[in-house]
Amino acid sequence: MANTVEDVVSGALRVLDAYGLEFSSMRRVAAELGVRPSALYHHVADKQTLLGLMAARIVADVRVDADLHATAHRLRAAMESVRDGAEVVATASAFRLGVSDLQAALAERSDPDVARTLFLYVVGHTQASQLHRQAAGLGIVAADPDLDASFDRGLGIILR
Amino acid sequence: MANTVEDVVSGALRVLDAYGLEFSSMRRVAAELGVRPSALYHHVADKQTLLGLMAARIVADVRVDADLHATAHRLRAAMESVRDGAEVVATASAFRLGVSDLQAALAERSDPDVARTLFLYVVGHTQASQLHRQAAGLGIVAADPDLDASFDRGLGIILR
DNA sequence: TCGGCTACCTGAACACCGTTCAGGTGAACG
DNA sequence: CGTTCACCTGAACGGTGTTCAGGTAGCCGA
Repeated sequence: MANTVEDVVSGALRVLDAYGLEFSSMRRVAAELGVRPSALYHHVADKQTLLGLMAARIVADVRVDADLHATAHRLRAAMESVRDGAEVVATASAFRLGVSDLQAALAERSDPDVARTLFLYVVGHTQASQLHRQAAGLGIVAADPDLDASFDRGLGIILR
Repeated sequence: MANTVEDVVSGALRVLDAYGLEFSSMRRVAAELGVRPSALYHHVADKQTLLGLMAARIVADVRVDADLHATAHRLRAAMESVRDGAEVVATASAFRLGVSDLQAALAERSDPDVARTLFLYVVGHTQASQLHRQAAGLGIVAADPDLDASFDRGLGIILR
């Protein structure tokens, strides 16, 4: 009992890791916390807000510095560390939730156009990678051993 | 009566334009066609498949040629011509549905890494633009008059 | 002309979903 | 000791995607 917003976000991230985004429902998050679904709405306005908080937590420890190449790799690693992490960040950033600090920090360290292009690329590529690996795990499609290298090459194209 | 798969896709695209992706349900598509929801499953395996077919239709007439800059603009225009079009294409392409032909054509005309980077960028930027405009229309955020120009600048960064 | 096949559809149900709201309960605090 | 407030319950509302047995109309071969 006596959960806080942070507990709710933690629980939601555990559910995400266990079930994937598609099957992450408010009801499951509530069950994970040992609480009725309606209790969640004491901490969070709606599911979208919760997703924003989850995205913020996922990228919270990503250090942004002048080395954009390394920064991009750190962002990717952070999203890869959680199941469907990139999809959560993509959805949330589309709604301008959770990741605006990171985007602002990127825009400060470089040309804003480069920052925007880079961010879209890193999130998009990571999302595609995660989905591809998931599909490969189910035997729907052949595994692609080139994903990591191709990420780096795309980075080179943008940061030349 | 006597609908075909093409009719279903057309109806779904009409619903999409009228209600947006968030409120495009199978039940609404069925209503649009004057049919019970279960009838849709005679034409389409599930909602995800339908989304893939919608994405395919959205990008069907995009000509891919050696001029990657112009091709990117055509792809963007095609997605912009339907409400939430980029989001539909992004979702479908994540599931490897509907747009693989276009991606293959792109990879043929250029370095595959450039093709992949370019595709991720065009879809990602267009999706962000559409969502931003939608949010601006609701007064949630200020309109950004620089969207079109910023798209072009990002293109320049990738295609240099 | 008849029988059967098939494409398309209905009606009803199942098991979920996000969200709201009135009300309860316990601990902290003046 | 009384009150406030954070946290929670229980029940409901109006949706959702999907399945399945069964029906009906038209084409096609015999």
